[in-house]
Amino acid sequence: MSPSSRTSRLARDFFDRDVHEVSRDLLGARVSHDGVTVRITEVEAYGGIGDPGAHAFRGKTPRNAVLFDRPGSLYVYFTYGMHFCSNLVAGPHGQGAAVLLRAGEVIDGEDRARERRDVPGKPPVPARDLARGPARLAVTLGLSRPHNGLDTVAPDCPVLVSAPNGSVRGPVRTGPRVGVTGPGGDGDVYPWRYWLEGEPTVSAYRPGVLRKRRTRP
DNA sequence: CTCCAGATATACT
DNA sequence: GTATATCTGGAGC
Repeated sequence: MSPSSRTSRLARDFFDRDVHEVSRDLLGARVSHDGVTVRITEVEAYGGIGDPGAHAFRGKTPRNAVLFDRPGSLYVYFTYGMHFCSNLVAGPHGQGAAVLLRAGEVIDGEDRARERRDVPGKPPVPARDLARGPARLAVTLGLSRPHNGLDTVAPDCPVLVSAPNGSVRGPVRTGPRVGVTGPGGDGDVYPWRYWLEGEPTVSAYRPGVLRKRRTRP
């Protein structure tokens, strides 16, 4: 491993801060699991209780309980009947705030990633798409239900969240949440999405995604 | 690039 | 019982 790519595991203090600070600082960080390492290029902040878009909006439930665990815990949930997405719990502890890992670049273990992402008989997935999107990122890293609740701060945790020592990071961009009003009410948008400018692994925002009513029988 | 159907755990009435 | 969900892959422009 070259000196420039040397990293260290992130500590509890890193995660036990305001979710927006943690979100920003996770850009450029690495997440490794089971032979694959992804460099994070896009995240979203979820403010926990009081954030209408957050799973923790209405407080603690069996499903979202991990969000109320210690900062640095990994919250993996199942959604849309077929996808897993992964979050890292942020501070303050007990508020249910977390950072959704939305996209990244595979920087190690691409072969292993392809074993999980490529479909036999179909053209290989373009490299930039391997971890572009929260559910794709989870597949690429091999994260699913059993990993929910892992404490990534623990030295023996199989999921390693690390950051380069003294490395430079590109410009950080932020975007507002579209179509969701904050707790303050009308028009109170919350800049919740963070990404690294110019990264090909960051997809264009799909605003509003007006979901059609499910097909009626 | 944009549009759209898919398939199911979870939380709420 | 019903509505919703931190989305993706494929089709069509």
